[in-house]
Amino acid sequence: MAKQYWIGDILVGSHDEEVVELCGWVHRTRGSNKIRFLVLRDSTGSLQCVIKKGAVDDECFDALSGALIESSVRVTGQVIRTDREHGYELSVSTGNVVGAVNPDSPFPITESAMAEADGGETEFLLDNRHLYLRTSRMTKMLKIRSTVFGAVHSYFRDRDFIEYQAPNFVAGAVEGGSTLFEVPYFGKKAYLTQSWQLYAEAAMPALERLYTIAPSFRAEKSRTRRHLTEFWHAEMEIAWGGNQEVMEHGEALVRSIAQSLVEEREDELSELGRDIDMIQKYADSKYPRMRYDEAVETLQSKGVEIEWGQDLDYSKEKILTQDFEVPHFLTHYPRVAKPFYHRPDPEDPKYVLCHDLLAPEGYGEIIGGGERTWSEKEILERIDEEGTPREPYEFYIDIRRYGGVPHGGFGMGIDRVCAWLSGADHIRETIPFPRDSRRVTP
RNA sequence: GCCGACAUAGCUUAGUUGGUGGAGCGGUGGACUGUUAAUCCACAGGUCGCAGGUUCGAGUCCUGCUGUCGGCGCCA
Repeated sequence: MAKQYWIGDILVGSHDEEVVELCGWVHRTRGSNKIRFLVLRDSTGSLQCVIKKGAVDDECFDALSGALIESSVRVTGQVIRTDREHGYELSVSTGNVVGAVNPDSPFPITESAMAEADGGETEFLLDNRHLYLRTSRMTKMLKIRSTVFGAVHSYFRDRDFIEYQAPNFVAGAVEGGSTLFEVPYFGKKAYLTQSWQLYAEAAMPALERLYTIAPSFRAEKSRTRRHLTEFWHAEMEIAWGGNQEVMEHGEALVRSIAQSLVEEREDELSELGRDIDMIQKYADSKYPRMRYDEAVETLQSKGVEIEWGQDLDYSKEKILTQDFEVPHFLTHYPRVAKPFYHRPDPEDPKYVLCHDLLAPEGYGEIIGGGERTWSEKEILERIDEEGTPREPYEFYIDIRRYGGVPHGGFGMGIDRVCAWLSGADHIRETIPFPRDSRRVTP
C-alpha cells in the first residue's frame, strides 16, 4: 500500500483533524507504561505520536512501546492541533512495527556522537555514513544539494543548452598527469576522467551550447576541507564566445543557485545556522573582477611574498578574499601558470584568457574557466611548449582542423558550491559518500 | 609527497607521580497516564588499536607498526 500522508503536510495544516496513516522511522520514544510518546520521522519532518493504553489494543501498545530508535513503523490516528511544543500530534488508534531493530545491535548513532561531531564528522560517523545519512543534519544537506543540482539544470536548460555526456574512461589528462587515476583496461591503461571539457569541445561545433553534471576524478592526496578524489563537476562550453561571455554565465549561474536556495531551502539553511540575507546578497550582487596582475600587486602590498608567474595558491586566495563579501573573479593569469588549452590573450600573449571564481568566507575557488586555444597552429605550439605528448590529444587537435571557432567554457565544483552556500566546515559534509585519498568505504 | 595530532564499552569520554579502569548516552528488567535528549532504581557490556621493550607491576613510560583526523603543495 503506497504511502499517502507526509508529516511535512501535517505540520503546515493540510490534514487537521483527519485520520491518517503515517509511515516512517522512530526518532525517539519516551513515556510510561500507560502512555507512550513516539517521535516519528519521515523525509519531510517529524511528529510526536501519542499512544495511550486503552486507546489502542494491548498488542499494539506493546509493539509500539518496544520499537527501538530507527525502527520503521506504520501508525494510524487523528491529527490533533495542540498548544504544546510541536504544534501537531497524532493521536494513535492503531499501528505496527514494519522493520524492527534488534536490541542486540541498536542504532549506533547516538545523541552524544552527533553532539561531539557538532556538524563535523568523526571517524565513527564517516565509518557509519550509510546510517548517518538519515540524521537531520545530513538530510538537510542532501536536500540543499538536490536544489543546487536542480538549479544548475534549470539555468542551462532555460537558456537552450544541451545536456551532453562525455566518457569517464579516457586516455589523457586535462590537468597535470600526476593526479590521474589509472585503471587497467584489457591489458592497456586507461584513466578516470578529470573533466568533461575536451570531449565537450568535440561536440561544440554540433551543439554550440552544451553542459553537463558529471563526476570528475582526481588522484590528489590533498587532505583539505576543499578536496574530494571524486567530485561532481558542472561544466559548460559555448561556441562563438570567449572569456567574457563564459564569465557572465558563471556569475549568472552561481547567482541563480543562491536564489534557488533562498526560495526552496530557507528552512534547511537557517537550521544549519546560515544567514539567509547573506545568501540573498550572493544572489543579488555583481561579482567583482580582478586581473591576475592586480591580485599580485594587492598581495605584495599586503606583504605577501609572491612573484609574477606563480599560480595563486589557497593561502593567497584566502588573503585576497578577505576583502570581498561576495564571490569575485580573477582573470588573465600568466600563460606559464595554466594548461595548454587556455588561449593566450591576443593583446598580450604573456597572459591567457581565463578566469577563476573565488567564493568568499574562505571557501576558495569554485569555478575555473576561460577561452580555449582553437586554431591548430596555436594548440600545437601550446602543447609543445608545455612538453605534453601529442598522441593522447590527437582527436582534440583534429577538431581544430575542421572549422575551428572561438569558444570557451568553465567547470564548477558543485560540492564546493554546496559547502560554501550551506556553510559546511568540510566539503565531505555535502556529499553522501565522500571519497578522499584515505577513504573509499562505506 | 611533506608537517602535526590522536587511538579507553556500541557512542561520547574521565583515568593524578606507573599499583587490577569510572561515568553519561544507547541496550535489558522494573516504577511512573502528558513526556520534550523525560525522570527514578537495578543489570549487562572493556584483549585500554597492534607488536615489542623498561619495570616486582604499564591504559599510563620507551620503540616500531597500523588506522584515523587536521594542515601544506595542487586544484573544482
